[in-house]
Amino acid sequence: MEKTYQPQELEQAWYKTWEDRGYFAPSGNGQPYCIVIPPPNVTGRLHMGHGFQHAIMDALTRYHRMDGHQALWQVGTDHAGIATQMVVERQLNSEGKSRTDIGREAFIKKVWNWKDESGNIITQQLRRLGSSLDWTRERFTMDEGLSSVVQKVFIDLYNEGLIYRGNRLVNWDPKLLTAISDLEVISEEEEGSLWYFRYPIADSSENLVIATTRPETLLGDAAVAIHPEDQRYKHLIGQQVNLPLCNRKIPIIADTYVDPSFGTGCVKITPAHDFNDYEVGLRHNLEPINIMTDSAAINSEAPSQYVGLDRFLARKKIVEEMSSLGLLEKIEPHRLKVPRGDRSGAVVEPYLTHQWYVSVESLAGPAIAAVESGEIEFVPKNWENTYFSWMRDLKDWCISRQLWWGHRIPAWYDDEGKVYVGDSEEAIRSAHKISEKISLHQDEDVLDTWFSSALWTFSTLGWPNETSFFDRFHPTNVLVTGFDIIFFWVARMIMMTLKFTGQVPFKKVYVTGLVRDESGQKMSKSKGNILDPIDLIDGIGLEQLVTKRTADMMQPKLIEQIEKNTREAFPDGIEAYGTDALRFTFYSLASTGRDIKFDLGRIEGHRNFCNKIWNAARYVEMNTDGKVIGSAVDHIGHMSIADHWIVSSFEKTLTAVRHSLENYRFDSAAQDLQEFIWNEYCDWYVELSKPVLWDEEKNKAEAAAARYVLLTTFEKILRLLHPFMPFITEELWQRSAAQLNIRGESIMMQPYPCISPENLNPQAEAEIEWIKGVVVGIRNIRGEMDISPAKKITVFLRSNHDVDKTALSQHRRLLKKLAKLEEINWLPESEEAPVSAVQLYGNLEILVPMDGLIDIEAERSRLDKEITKLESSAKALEGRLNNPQFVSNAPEKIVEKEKNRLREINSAAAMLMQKKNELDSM
RNA sequence: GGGCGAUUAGCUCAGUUGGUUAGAGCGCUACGUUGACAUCGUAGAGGCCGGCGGUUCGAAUCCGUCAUCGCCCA
Repeated sequence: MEKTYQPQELEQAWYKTWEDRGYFAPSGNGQPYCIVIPPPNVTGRLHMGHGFQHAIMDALTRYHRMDGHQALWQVGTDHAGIATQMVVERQLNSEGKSRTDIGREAFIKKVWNWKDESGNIITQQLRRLGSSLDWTRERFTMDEGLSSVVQKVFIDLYNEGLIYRGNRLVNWDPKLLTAISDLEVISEEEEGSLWYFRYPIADSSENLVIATTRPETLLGDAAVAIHPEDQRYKHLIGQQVNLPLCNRKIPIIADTYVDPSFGTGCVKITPAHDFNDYEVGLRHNLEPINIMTDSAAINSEAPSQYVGLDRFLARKKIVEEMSSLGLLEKIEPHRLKVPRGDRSGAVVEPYLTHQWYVSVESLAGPAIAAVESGEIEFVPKNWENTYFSWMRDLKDWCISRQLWWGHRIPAWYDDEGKVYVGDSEEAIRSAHKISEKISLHQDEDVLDTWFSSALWTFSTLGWPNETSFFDRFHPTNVLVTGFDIIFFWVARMIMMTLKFTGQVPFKKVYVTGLVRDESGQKMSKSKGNILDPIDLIDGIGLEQLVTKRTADMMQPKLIEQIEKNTREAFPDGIEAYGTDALRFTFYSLASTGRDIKFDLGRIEGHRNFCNKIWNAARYVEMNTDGKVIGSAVDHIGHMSIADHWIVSSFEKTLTAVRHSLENYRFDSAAQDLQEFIWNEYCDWYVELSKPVLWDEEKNKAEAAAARYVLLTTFEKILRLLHPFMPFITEELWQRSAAQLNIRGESIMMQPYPCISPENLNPQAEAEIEWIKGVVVGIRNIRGEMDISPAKKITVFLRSNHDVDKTALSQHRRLLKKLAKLEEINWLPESEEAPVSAVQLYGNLEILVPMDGLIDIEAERSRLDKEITKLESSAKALEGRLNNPQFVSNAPEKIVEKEKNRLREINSAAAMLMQKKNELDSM
């Protein structure tokens, strides 16, 4: 074996073996267990969020698979309408063409080609993470099967009246020329202005001053509004103003929406270009006046001098003209939230268009009830509140997008605009008896990608036609996802799945935090702080990393900044840590918080942990290779206290890990595993085994038993650890299994360790505790007294308990080895102790004779420190115990405990005090 | 403005129904080439658990309030 762990050499080979052998498919007759992958964008790349969530899903899947379940992790990808279309459009643009040049059919063909070309990048990357996904069942939202489910669902909902066409405001991206979802709109504060305009009141010489952040929408004003209780303006309600530049009169209305303290307390209402104004307009019967074109230029509803102007040019012109008319009161700097499309960066326009909607009211009720009743549970629980608050204030869902890449809406129009919905033009003609003479044309739009994602759990499992998997695996067990898409995906899945299958899509929703960079910033391409999980696995040089982070950046300023930050954060690039270290880092960070700051220090520590495990395996192999291992019955009578202890301690760890897994506490599972493997198995058990194994001739049976326990415990550790670190455990298990004659080709198909309470051994644990206590006590004196670890010393033990004396006689050999002792002897109480440095373990005095080794002053001050510490806690305890309230109110158990503690502290303090007096009298 | 969440060691985070002498990893200091491992070992330093007030015999933990930060929604 190599002296250090080299992950790169074995990870990909093992993954290929697993996949080739078909281990990822569900097998056996156990209880079905299913997780459905949140579909990544088919042409996308892996990011840290994927890495994190996949680590978790894979641990769950592997755990249940090993535990005897028929485990299915259903894999598939998402067509990501807008993102994918944009990529292909950019390619076209670089050839000097646009999508309209080549037409819809040719364009879609191009997108499919692009998907075929790049669609396996992400799936290959998922493999690198060790994800045990069943690739034989891979699905894609645009597959025939899934597409037909999408179509069926659309038609059924339409026929039931739950899908309708409406004319409302949507978030419109004037660059991409499509409606986009709230999720795709990012509002951030930007510097802007607040313009104060005078609107002349009709039939009066007075003006009303309104404040606006968007002067250009003046052209579409339908009213001016004030707060109904606002004394300043109350008298004007019902009057009119002359809308400047437009030659229109608009009413002054009262609405509580207006904030009297903002601006002048007077706002213009533009129902066609603002979501709030739209609502106000509905309440007051105002006609929305759309003054813009698809690309956000001014349309012909506006006075002719503005028609065709871009919205920002129009803003400038309007401000100038208002100013020259003397109607501009002032301009104030003002910070405001500007909504931008996350793909295009363009300022999103609330825009009045015809779109398709899902009426969600009747779907929401059952979806809320499913969570209220506990049929679906969120983990952590508090996300349920977020879910409820959103579900109780649902708006109808706009599902149409003005794109070409996606599921085309199965609706046809005749020349009069009458709409027919059905499977195909033929089906519609025959159903509605429409003659061939009447021409029909299909709706140009496609469905929101989330529409198909909402059907994901059941469409991927074959519903409605091929239901054998659906029947077996639906509802799925758990959905693992980030809180940022609870609304957009989780809620919609619940609604749609309940509606169509009558089942919940999943029983649990495990909501993960969001992975952020080391300073808590969201990772994003534009910030240039993205970490690629693959780079953490394989490593990357600084120059390459800089190049990668600054690729495709338009602004040179940003490039400079990103380069600087990157060079600061990763002066030596990133080392290759391997998949297992990366995964273990994710687990250790997976607590209940909502932010996960990814810290390179942690992954390094876990890389070291992998190396520790690797070297433990080397030790095990060196000591067991070529030996007969035998079976439990051969050894049970010869097992040492250390053997019993490690078996017991493993049992406790196993129980804790299983418990943590059942509760989705991957952080505590990781912590317990690391603690046990490193601090107990490696630090203590391996050390305790050395005196036995190195002294084999004297006690063959004991050595054989130690070998047996060493190896079998290690093999169990590997299985316990496998869901978290699949690669290293597989590699090492192959060796252990061969030595133990375990039949089976792979650790991933082996049983997860089962709880066996009979392995618990409190007696052995207590004795090992005692040994540790004595050894640590001696090491402590060594450390503090600066005695070289190489120097063998003599130690005395003394106490008034026989158990200590017995323990010493039983464990002398171990103590001598572990504490590097020349001799360790029992000192009867009657005998006077040599001048020593002392350390207490309970009542036991651990005495290291000075013998010129120890500086008296140093020991004196060490004792002083210790005594002060004891005295101050004794004081606190006395105070508590002298308080009659405490004694009468606190449970007896607690009072008893505190009394015992005080006794122990007092006796320890007295003992140390006596030692100190001895030193003083020298 | 409304809602949610956070604030614990230099850093990143745990801390179950109040009983704590507050933990881990990394970092830091000292010492160390002992036959698995320097990607290591041993020992150590380091915390008024954001501030104030309350409930309680007892608060990191429960309640109120303020401060700072973050997210979501207006």
